[in-house]
Amino acid sequence: MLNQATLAANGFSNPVVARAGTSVRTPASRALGEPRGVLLSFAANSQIFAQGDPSGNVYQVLSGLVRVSRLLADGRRQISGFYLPGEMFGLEADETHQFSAEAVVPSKVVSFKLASLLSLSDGNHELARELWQIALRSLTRAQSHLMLLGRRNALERVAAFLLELCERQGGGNTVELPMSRLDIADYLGLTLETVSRMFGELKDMGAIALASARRVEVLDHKALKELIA
Amino acid sequence: MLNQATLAANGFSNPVVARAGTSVRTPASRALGEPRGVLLSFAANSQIFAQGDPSGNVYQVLSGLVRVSRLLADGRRQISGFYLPGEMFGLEADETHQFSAEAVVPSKVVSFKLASLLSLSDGNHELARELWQIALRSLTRAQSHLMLLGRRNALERVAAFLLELCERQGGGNTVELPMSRLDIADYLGLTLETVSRMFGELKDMGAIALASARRVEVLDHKALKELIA
DNA sequence: CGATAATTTGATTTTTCTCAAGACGCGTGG
DNA sequence: CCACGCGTCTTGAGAAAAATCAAATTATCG
Repeated sequence: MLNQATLAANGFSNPVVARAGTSVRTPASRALGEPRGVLLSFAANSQIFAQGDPSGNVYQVLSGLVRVSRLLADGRRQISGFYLPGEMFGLEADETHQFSAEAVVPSKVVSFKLASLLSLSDGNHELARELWQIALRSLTRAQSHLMLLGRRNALERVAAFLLELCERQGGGNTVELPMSRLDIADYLGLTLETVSRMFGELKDMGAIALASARRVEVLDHKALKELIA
Repeated sequence: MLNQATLAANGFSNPVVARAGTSVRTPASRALGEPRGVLLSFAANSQIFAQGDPSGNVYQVLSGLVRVSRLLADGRRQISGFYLPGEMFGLEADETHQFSAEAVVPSKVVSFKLASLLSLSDGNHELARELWQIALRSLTRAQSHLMLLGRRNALERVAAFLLELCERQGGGNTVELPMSRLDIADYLGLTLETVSRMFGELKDMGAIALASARRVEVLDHKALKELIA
């Protein structure tokens, strides 16, 4: 559960009441920036919320990278999403979280109480519209993830993953991978070995080059796109 | 595209302006029943909307069964969901549908213009809350589907599918399968042969019996649940 | 610089798909 | 009412994809 005690136990700075949105320029933050949020800092691999924690907050990443995942009884893990600066996560229907969220690398996050946002949105069309967009974006993302897992082979999954990340990082030719091969594997429903082999295959095809294991140069954007056509 | 012409071409009765919700008793319909919706009837396998159609409506199933799916370029199909009477579908973020919807069996559906519902919800807290719930339920559903596809083997997927359907049909021991093995396969990211084999395996385990190919008796609910624990 | 974790690569096994054939069920027309 | 035809489902055998097990290599962090 996310509270002062767990934060202190993990050696984090205490949460600070802050106006969110001043340092972020996403469409979401413009509307959400008005209400007060709580600024939180997390070390790499530390927990933001756990399965079973009471839900009711939505979060915006300020810096770093967040992964949202669910653990099965036997230890298998499914990552439902990675969240980059500016992106929102944590919205769930249930009263308790069905997923957990962790910082992949040291990260800063603003937390908003959903109930407050919803009641504020009564007299604030812009905020209401923004909340609706957050929900719809979450839905869209879950659904494109579905399309990836259902009927795609390993090479297509990795290609789609790279393209998606490339897009979300601004569309340049260099893609940073702050997450491990295991994280990628658990997002794509593959093993880390298979992910590694598919990176190798894309390299052999001339579609990408690996500047390092965590930095990909997209050499042939079109080839990647054709894989997921 | 859904319009009078296509409806006529398919030999359906013309849409009729109707008050929805009078014949349906789901929580959703109570709030949504107030605005006017359009009642539509569809023959088995006929299209409700297509990929690329303008989106902007949300639908509630009155009778029958609807499947929402997406076709890949090479013909592979991913079904993103099945919708039973009382359930809502069709909510998408984009201006055009990324998915298509078809009636699996002869079905009746009420269509609501989302923009109308959203503007009505300005002065109607109950409707606003209900729309929010619809979005959250769609999200929840996409996410539990994700959990199924990412890290589950074939037997677990089929078991989870049966349990989910059982639940949604009221929780009795008899589960009706209005959809084909191919439909189930395309929902679970498997082939129809594998689905058939997994039904056989569940039968051999004594977890289910097949009254017919389209009617399953759940003999050992607990065994199924343990598979997806 | 050394220890440890992450990644790559290889060999083998398991799972699922593919291709093929047969059985079953259901509706239609004789 | 029954026989036929067609679509659906089941079952089998072999092929392909990905997982698993194992080892070597490369990065990373004190």
